[in-house]
Amino acid sequence: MANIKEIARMAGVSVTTVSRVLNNHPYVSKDKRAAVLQTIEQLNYTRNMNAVHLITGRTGAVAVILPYIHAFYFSIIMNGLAHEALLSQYRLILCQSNYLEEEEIKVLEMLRHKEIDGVVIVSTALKPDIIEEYTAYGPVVTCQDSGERRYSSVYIEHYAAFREGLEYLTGKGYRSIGYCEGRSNGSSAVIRQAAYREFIAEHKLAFEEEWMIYDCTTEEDGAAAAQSLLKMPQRPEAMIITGDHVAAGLIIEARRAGLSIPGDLAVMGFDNQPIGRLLQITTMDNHLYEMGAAAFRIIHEQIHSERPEPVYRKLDYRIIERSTV
Amino acid sequence: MANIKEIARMAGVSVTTVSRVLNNHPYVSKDKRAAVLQTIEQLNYTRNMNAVHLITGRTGAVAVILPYIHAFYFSIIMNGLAHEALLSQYRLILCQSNYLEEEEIKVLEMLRHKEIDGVVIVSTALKPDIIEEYTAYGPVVTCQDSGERRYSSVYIEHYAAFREGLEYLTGKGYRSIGYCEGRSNGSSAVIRQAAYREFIAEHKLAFEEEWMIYDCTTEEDGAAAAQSLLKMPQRPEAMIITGDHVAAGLIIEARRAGLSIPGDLAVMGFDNQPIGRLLQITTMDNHLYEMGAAAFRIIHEQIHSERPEPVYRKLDYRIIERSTV
DNA sequence: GCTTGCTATGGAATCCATTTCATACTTTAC
DNA sequence: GTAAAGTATGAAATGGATTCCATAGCAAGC
Repeated sequence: MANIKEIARMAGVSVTTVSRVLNNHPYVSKDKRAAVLQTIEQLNYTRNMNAVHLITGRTGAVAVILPYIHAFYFSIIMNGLAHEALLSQYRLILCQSNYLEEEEIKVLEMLRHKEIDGVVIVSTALKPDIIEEYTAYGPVVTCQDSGERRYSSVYIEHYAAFREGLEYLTGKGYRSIGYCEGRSNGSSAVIRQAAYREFIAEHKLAFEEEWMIYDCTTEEDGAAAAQSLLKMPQRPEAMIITGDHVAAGLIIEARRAGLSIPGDLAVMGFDNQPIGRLLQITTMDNHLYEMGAAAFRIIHEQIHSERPEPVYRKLDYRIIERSTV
Repeated sequence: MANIKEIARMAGVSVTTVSRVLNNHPYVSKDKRAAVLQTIEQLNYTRNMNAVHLITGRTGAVAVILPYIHAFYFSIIMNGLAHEALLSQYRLILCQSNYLEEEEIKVLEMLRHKEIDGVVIVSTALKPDIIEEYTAYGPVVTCQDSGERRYSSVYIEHYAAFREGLEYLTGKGYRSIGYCEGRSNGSSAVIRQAAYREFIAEHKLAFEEEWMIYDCTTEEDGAAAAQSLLKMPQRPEAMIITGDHVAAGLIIEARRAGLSIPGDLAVMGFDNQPIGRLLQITTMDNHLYEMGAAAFRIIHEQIHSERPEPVYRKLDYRIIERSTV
């Protein structure tokens, strides 16, 4: 395959001039530019981008760390990221970590190896201290609230959002509220648990330990949760559920068992997913697309800034009132 | 940042020896290896992978072209791809094209620029001839049946699979069958339409043009389709629907309107999605995860083979009988 | 004792583009 | 008329690795 040297030789100019043509530098005469372009055409030449990356120290790529893509929550954030990346002519390298620290570190190492210009961490199993070490090699943005670290974050205030959900439910008169959560030890799950317990205590609401149901990540987990509820001697009047698809599973199963929603059981979901719209689930919209988009915009800005300062961007959220509460 | 030359100087060896240590070449004495490793540790050295990519002509990355990731169909294929990529220590570059030819070409150009080692095209708007041009620069695998082209493919026989679905329905006694499809001009959609029309004609089944409903890609499109069905003077006894989430929308809406499924309307879905399992939708499992996994395995093999021959891998499919037919 | 063959090591070429620096010719400005 | 600014061009240094080739010591084989 032809290289820049050969083009230069054939077009009768210097390598520098060819490079100038390739990069649209103004100081090239019309004739020479034309000669170079013709030779390029003739030899079907293109740059070897690896050489460009080597000498410029930039790759035009950003890696994204998330556990798995086949989950609405992550795929929507990814969608926001991808859309902005497209606009900025950046490439995204997708790394499904499955929460394996080893894999996540491997991605951060890519930053050190100069294979990528930045890293967006959508969700991680890594400790903030480890992530911080890598900020020496390039910008990092997380989609989790990590406090004021040496890397940026775009996050939802899970504590406040969850409280607002609970307040909405109590405002509607419900005095006993259950809770379905995903991974029990996830960083946002821990925050929500605290919000839940504190709110219950403050408002002296009814509470049973079994009303907190963990590891609900699929529609079927929601259906299983409904089954558990049906077997309980004391059932809560309302459920708050992180993820509309889980809420959907619970609602469908509960209805199948003859419960009326919200009459016998009120349900509030999270994430404003399409399935939630279909089932008219009252939900907390936490602007996931915007989260991804904002994360990319921040990392893009930081890549192009001389001395990037970490940014901490808080996203807003809002309740979408439909008919399951 | 330190480079290999500096390491060599500090460790008192040649650059070649450092490279040998880095690449685990056997012909390095114990002492020198130790000295090199210690210097590397001391200077916190890592290779600049761009230099490695330049000289080796490999990048260890494969690009994936798909229209959007926030759709079950694509996210599951991506999951299969990602899982295999992880096993092979390969990186995936995700390109959401939104079916913009311009963006898709850009990705193929990356192959020409040597930025990636291969391309997996999950779904595309490009003509096969254009894709074929790029096979000169590296291996390409599609997840569509493109016939015997100069690039590989992993595909489902949509014609046969769809026919089998129709046969299943007629086997159950249904004599009038409607049809919900996604993008009407999608490559697999076109094949299914043919299968549908031909099957109807062959078996002399009842048919109304309005029983073919297009552009059903979301749950809500399914719900809208249910509304259309309800308004029809002549309603089919069964519906065959490409995508369980669309089928779910249709079922939920139809039940809401008082129809009994399958009594008043039988529904057969596609893709074996979680929501389908929850609603007990009879569906056609077309092994999407396996499709992604196989696509990666093929491209990986071709990257490492001297003279890769295109491979055409046909996947099987099977009906999962549940309770909506 | 001499030929092979293996281990160990380094020099130099190679991959391919960008960019700095040096040079020289034109304009423009005062 | 001369200094300053702008245009046009190329040589050479640079980024940072891998790998071919040459050399040499040493053990085994006959």
